[in-house]
Amino acid sequence: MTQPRQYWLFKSEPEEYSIDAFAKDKRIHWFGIRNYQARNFLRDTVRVDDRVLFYHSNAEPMAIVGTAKVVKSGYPDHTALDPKAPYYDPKSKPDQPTWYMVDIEFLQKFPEPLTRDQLRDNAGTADMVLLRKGSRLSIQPVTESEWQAVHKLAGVKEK
DNA sequence: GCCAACGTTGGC
DNA sequence: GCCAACGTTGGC
Repeated sequence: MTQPRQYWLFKSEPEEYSIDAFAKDKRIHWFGIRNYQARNFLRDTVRVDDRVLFYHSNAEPMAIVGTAKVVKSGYPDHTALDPKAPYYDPKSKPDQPTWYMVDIEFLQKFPEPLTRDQLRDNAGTADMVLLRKGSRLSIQPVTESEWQAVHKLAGVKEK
């Protein structure tokens, strides 16, 4: 029995990690998530072959800039266990890790960033979690129709 | 740079 | 277990 594919939006500050860096790296660990709700998604819900919208936050422009696919589901985020790592968390223990990460692979960079204004002005994307007031979650669920609408807006094919 | 929204911490 | 104080996120 195959599970239906799920869709997500991952936020990244481009000064930290941009779509261009991702396009070069191709396959990366999505680490450093230190929020319990986002952690729960990474640990329990995100699965291999799920699709991801890559979003630039705190940036000019703030926009969905490309896509990725999940290639490894949740496993312990070892950067929480390394005292020298910036994401070190002394509460996380090797035998009982607090934080999780997934691996993702680059799919495509959109020809133009999809800005919040564009997403708001489009019926198919106006209700995205991303656009809700006070929405700070860095791992957000996206519906299949939103995923499709984003590609239509970007003028690209789904991968 | 401001600040609203939200999450976490810690005193009680 | 409550909740005030504090810290962070992230849009504007």
